[in-house]
Amino acid sequence: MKLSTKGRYGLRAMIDLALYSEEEPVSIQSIANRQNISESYLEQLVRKLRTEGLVTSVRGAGGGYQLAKPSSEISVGDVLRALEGNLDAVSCSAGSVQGCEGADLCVTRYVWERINESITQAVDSIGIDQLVEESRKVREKKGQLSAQLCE
Amino acid sequence: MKLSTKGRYGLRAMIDLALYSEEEPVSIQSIANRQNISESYLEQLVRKLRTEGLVTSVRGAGGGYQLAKPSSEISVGDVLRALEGNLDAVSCSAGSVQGCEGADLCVTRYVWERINESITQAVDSIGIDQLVEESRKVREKKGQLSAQLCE
DNA sequence: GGAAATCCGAGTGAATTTGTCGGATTTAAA
DNA sequence: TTTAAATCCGACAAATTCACTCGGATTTCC
Repeated sequence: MKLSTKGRYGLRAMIDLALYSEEEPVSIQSIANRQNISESYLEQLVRKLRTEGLVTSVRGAGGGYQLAKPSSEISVGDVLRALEGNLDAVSCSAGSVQGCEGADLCVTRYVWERINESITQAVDSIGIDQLVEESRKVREKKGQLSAQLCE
Repeated sequence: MKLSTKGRYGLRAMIDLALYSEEEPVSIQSIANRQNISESYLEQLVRKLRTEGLVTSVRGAGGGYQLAKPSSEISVGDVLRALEGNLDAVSCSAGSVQGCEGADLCVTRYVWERINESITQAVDSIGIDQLVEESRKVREKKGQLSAQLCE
């Protein structure tokens, strides 16, 4: 029932991009340094974010990544789903009866649906822009160059 | 980000107990048969439920398990936490700074806290008694001996 | 005494996670 | 035109977790 490092690192990378890629693309290396994440692993994740349409890339020297959309149009849910797949804690609530006989007789299903809904609601209601804003506030208060992004 | 079979099977077992253990203890075998779960695996899980104080056991022939409290006093969250451990999707939100430097500078933490809260709220607001009730309704409507508990 | 049950811990195969690595390709700049 | 910086891509590998299984000890009813 844990969110893996994929989602956690990925979200940090997205916030980092929102903060630094406005003018010009940001390289994996610089994200990895700022966020203290393994370069080669992070590259994998950002690649995925690209194929999922959340970031765009510029190849070659001086290249890197940028957000594909304004940060207000990207939710935490978008990022987590891109990297973790379906966020459903239990996925028998899907329409089709796959493997779940007597689905309409199933009682626990009610529980999973409620859990899934509440997770969805939580992650989809937070935009990357909100986190960037939060990060700026913290930065001011602490008078530091950048807010720490941990876990 | 999935709930494992531990939590899923465990919840089914608890509902089963609520339905059948009122008069006398119910054996692992009979739960396993009704719920179509491996006997030896289920035994492990129920053992855990016992050490966590959710069920009581009666040893020896004719023995088995019973709920330790009225089903209205046991929440889905109690059961899942007993078997899965902490349900937090990300557990850096714990008070102590364990491994999470600059915790007060951490922005993503805000996200994890909201996710965790909404999961907690969801699972703690559903009691086993509600599921039993639901199960009885289904049973009536379908005119069957027992409601299917799947996933 | 024997059968039915809980107890207990160790082991195991498969899947998933969390990376690493080597190299191909693209591009800007020297 | 060479070189260096970067994205691309897929394969591999160690470590961990999952989902069980198993053998046996103990307890209790008949």
